[in-house]
Amino acid sequence: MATYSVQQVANKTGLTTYTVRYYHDHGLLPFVQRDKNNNRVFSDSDIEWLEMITCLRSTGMPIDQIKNYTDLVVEGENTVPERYQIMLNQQKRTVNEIKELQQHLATIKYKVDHYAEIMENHEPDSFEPSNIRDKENLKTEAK
Amino acid sequence: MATYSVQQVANKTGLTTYTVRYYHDHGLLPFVQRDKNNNRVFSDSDIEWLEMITCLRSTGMPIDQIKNYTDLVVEGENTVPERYQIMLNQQKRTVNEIKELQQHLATIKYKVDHYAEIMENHEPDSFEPSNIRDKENLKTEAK
DNA sequence: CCTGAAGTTATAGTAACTCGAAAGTTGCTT
DNA sequence: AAGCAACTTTCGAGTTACTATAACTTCAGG
Repeated sequence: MATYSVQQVANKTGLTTYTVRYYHDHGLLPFVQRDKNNNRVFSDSDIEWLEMITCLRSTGMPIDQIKNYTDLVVEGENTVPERYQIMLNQQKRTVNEIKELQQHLATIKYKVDHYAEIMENHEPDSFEPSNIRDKENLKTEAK
Repeated sequence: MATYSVQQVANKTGLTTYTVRYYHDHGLLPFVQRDKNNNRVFSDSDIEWLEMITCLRSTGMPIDQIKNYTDLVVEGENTVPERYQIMLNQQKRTVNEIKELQQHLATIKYKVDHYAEIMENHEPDSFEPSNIRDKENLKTEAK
C-alpha cells in the first residue's frame, strides 16, 4: 500500500502543504497516520478524501461543516440520510452559485464589448480626458 | 436627484451597512458625499457602481484590484485599453470558475444519487454500524 | 427634555488560509 | 565523523474581507 508525505500529497492534490496540514489539524482527515518521527503519513484514500474536501470547499462549504460531514462518514451507514440532506443542500447551493456567476459573466461580457467598441471608434491617439464627475463616467461604467 | 443613506443603500444592494462602509473606506466609492453631520450620502450612480463592484467581487476580484480599476475609471477614457484587459482577464477567470463548479456539481450529484440508492436498498431501520477503518468507508465516500 | 433610531469612528473578532522561525530526522558527501 | 541539504514538525503571527461591538453624536417625535 502506497503512502505519501505532506509534500507528495500537496503535489497530487494541487493544495499547499500548509493547507493540507490545516485540514488535518482541523479534523478533516481522521485517518492520517504518523511515523516514528511524528511525520504525517497519507494513504491513497486520504488523497481521495482530500479531493472530496476540495469539492465541498470550492462549492462554498465552510470547514466546520465539512468537519461535521466527515464525522458522519466515520460514524457509519446509519448517518446516510443526514449526509444525503447535506449533499442535496450543497447541490442546490452550487446550482444557484453557477447561475449567479453566469449572470455576472454576462455583465462582464457586456463591459468587454463596450470597451472594445470605444477602442474601435476612437483613433489610437484620440482619447480625451473626461470630466471627473461626468455622469457618463460612473453611470455608463456601472450599467 | 435622489440620495440615500448607508442603510438605504444596503437595502437596495443586498449588502450590509458594514460592507458598504468598508468599500467606501477602501476607496471603492470615490464620489460618495457627506452631509453636515458627516453622514455618507449616496447617489443613484453610487448604487450602480456598487453593483459593478459586487459583480467583480463575486467573480473573485480582490478589493485592491477593484480599487485599482475604480481609479482607472475615474482617471478617464485614456485608461480604456487597460480596463479592457482587466475585464477580459476577469471574463476568462469567471468562465474557468464556472467550469470548475460544474465539475464539482457533477461530483455532488453523483453522491446524492449514491446516497439515494443506499436509502432505497436498505429498509428504513436496517442500517448497520460499519467498521470505522473500513476500506469501503472513505474510499467509497471519496470516489 | 428624553428616548430611540440612525449615523459616525476605532477597534476587535472571525474564517481560511499563508507564512516564517526554530527545532528534529534523515541521508548523502566530503 | 561532521556537516549540510532537504525534509518534516509545531507554534505563532500576518492577510483578506468582512462582521461585530463600543462609545459617541445627531435629530425627530412624544
